[in-house]
Amino acid sequence: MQKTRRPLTRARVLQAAIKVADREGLSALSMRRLGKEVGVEAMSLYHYFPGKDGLLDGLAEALTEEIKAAVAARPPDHSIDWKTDLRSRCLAARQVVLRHPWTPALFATRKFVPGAMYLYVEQIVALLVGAGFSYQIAHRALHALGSLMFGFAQELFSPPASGGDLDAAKAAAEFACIAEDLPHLCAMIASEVHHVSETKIGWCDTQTEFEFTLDLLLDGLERLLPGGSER
Amino acid sequence: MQKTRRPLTRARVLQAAIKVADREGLSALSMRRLGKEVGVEAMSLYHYFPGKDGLLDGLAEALTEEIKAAVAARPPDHSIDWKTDLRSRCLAARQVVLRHPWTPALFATRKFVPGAMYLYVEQIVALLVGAGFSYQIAHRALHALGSLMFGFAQELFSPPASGGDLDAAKAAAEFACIAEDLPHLCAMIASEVHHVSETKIGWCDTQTEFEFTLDLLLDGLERLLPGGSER
DNA sequence: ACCTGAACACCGTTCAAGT
DNA sequence: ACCTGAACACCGTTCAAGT
Repeated sequence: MQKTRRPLTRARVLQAAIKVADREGLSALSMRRLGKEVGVEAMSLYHYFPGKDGLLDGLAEALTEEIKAAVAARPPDHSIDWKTDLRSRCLAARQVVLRHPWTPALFATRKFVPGAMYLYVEQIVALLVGAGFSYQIAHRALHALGSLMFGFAQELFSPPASGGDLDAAKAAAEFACIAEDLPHLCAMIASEVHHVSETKIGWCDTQTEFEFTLDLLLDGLERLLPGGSER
Repeated sequence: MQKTRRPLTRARVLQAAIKVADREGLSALSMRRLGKEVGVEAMSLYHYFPGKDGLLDGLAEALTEEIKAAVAARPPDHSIDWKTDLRSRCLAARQVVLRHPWTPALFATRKFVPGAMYLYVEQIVALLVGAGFSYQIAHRALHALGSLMFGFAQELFSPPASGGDLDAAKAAAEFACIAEDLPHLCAMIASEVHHVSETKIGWCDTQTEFEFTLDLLLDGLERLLPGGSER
């Protein structure tokens, strides 16, 4: 069944996994099925991934890379404004998701955001603050667009369900900053952590972000009302 | 292990399934585990559900019912405007999702929208058209809010991936109309089917809805720019 | 280092059998 | 009608063994 006899690679396994998921659905993607796809016993895959869950994490990572590549592959146009730029980024990302319809289901099962997402998001934060947005609005914009693109609910910095507190957020922030060069993202996190500790919000962290997106939508709808505020 | 010895019921099994998913995660919810929870062998569950997939469909249905109930349980206030009404509906629905964090993952794996969702959505359409919105905007508002609430991407009327054409949409429309009393939803579908056949959009149906939501968010963000259009 | 085969515990599902 | 037990094909994962 081996289509190509070049040596097995983490990346090659992930590409095969994408192929299987595209053709037969995410639920058909088993270690044994994937092993067959790359011409190897299922147990051999454990040399490249710590387990099925690790493989799925890698798959989410690969998906994110593909999205990043698709966004970077757009015809460069430095004359466009932030809005059309961000718009075309989202549309390009969506094309990738449409190619792999199981993306939302995969992302929904992952506990953590793929590492490559930080690099992807860095560009968007840079774009937003470059356009004049505050870090706080940039943060909320990220959530608003993230929920549309991938349906997450998932927090970027701090374990979502397992009671991620401020310390965890700080730790994640430091990690992100030393791991790669993410200047804008890093500055945004620092600003937000500071802001949060100041105002001491009692409620869930994501509640604020949720309401922000909700109000963005509701206000936008209101403007479309026949007697609404035209401008 | 049977906690209560009243006769087994579809509803009781579903409640037990919710409990298991809440405590141990959706991935821990197996037929055998669920059987143990209700004090029965796994095979007995096949008398109430056509299979695991059918059980998960039932689970999505039960979740939708819980959301509908939570929305209906809000303190009634007929003096409030459409916007605060819709807002509180969304917040109430979100509370249910927060109680069951596995909801997005479950919905992402379902092929069809739960039947109870139609009744839930009927109320929102009624609210929107009552406020003066056109059926078209109401339809798009549904998608915008739906993507925020549940992350779907999922089409309400027509199989999403399996090439759902206009006939399927019409069939679904008729089904929905005779099945329950959904006057507003029915009128909206009729209006949209007509509109679609008129303009003969060549691209994917959901693309329009996606871009609508995207622009709603981007326009809303633009308004938050320091030098933005205040009003 | 990379891969295998046998083994274990678990899974969804069938079917004939019980009451 | 409702539930069971044995059985089948499949799953993730271990471990000792091969090269």
